[in-house]
Amino acid sequence: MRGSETEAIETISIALRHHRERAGISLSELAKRAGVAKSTLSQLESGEGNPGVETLWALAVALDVPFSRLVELPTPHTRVIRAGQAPKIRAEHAGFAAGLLSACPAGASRDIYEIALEAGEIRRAEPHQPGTVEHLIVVSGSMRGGPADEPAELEPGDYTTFSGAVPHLYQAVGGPTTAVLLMEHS
Amino acid sequence: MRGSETEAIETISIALRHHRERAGISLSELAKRAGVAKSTLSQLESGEGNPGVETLWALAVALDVPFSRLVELPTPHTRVIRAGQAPKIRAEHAGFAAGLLSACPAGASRDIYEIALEAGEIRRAEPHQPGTVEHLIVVSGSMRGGPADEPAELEPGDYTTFSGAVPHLYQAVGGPTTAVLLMEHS
DNA sequence: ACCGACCGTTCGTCTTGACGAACGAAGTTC
DNA sequence: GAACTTCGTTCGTCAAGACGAACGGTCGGT
Repeated sequence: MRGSETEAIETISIALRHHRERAGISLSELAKRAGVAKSTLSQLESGEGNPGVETLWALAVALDVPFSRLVELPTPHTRVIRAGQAPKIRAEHAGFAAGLLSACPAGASRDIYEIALEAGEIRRAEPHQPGTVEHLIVVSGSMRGGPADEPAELEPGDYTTFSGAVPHLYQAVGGPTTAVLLMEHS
Repeated sequence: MRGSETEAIETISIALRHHRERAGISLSELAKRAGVAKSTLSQLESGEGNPGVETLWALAVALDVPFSRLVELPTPHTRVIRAGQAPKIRAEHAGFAAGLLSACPAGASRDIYEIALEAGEIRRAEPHQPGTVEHLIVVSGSMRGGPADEPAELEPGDYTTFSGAVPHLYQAVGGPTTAVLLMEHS
């Protein structure tokens, strides 16, 4: 959440509506569960006001989501960042550079894997549950990875992220390949 | 942040004091930078009140931390897994192998970075806030990484995890080095 | 048809969040 | 010494956050 103050309440209103609809309950029902006035929730979902943390906290608990999910928005689709092309997040000090590939608010569980593919090998994966996101970083060799209908071509140090909820694949191109795979479930 | 309402403001007061002290600025200076009254900040740092998101947002911006860092509290220790030595979590299919490096339940936020070090470069990092854990996977070159008093020697594909709440370092050994860094805050 | 339950929005009221001013303490400069 | 700046805390004031009540609309049951 690095936008203007107007965007703060806007983000909150979007998140509230989203999570409430996902839970399949009415505005009145959520307000009742959270112990918050209907008029207050109506206002917040309309993108008005400046709620206190206690109000937001009560709503997060009633929606069974981490607090930060109400104040920060997730970002879901296929993306590729080439080796060395990530946005620099620190002043580039001589000899040291760090680039941000991806950030994620609290709430998702995740597993880190190392994977290895022999020359020419192709591995197809079934769709995982909705909300699964994969982050792939190539360590050595060339490969294709991502959604089965449109995998990205990747070299060492390249990064891609894509929804794990669709058929996807990992394929060695040329010789053997190794990569780091981060799987996230929210 | 899954505690009671009392803990909400308590969490915020702890986080505010911590980040402000890390930034090395006074309460009056932070209040000025954030455009917030000194008395308001004094109250929040004392664990009193129910701040609006606009106030917290302004403070997060002034402290240059993500909003969620002010409302969620952050676990710790060093581990190294060599390339190819991670426990296999799937039946090893001919030509494809995947090993689990690390798993984490829901609750932590995280950032993925690519980092690059020139030959011989050493980068020292100050301790991050308590609860920060770092996961480092070497992509190319050799390096040392981890707690400053005991960094691990790492080759391509090697993995290490350590607490980011202590002084730590990343150092290229021999030639240039690249790695993937996952920083986690719970 | 009427009634009750539920919906989301609008309105008036009260409490508290956030403001600026004042305060005493500490440090620096002349 | 006095004057100034900065510190964090306390205090009085005002506006907005959050409350409950009222409203018009929709739906289902009798």
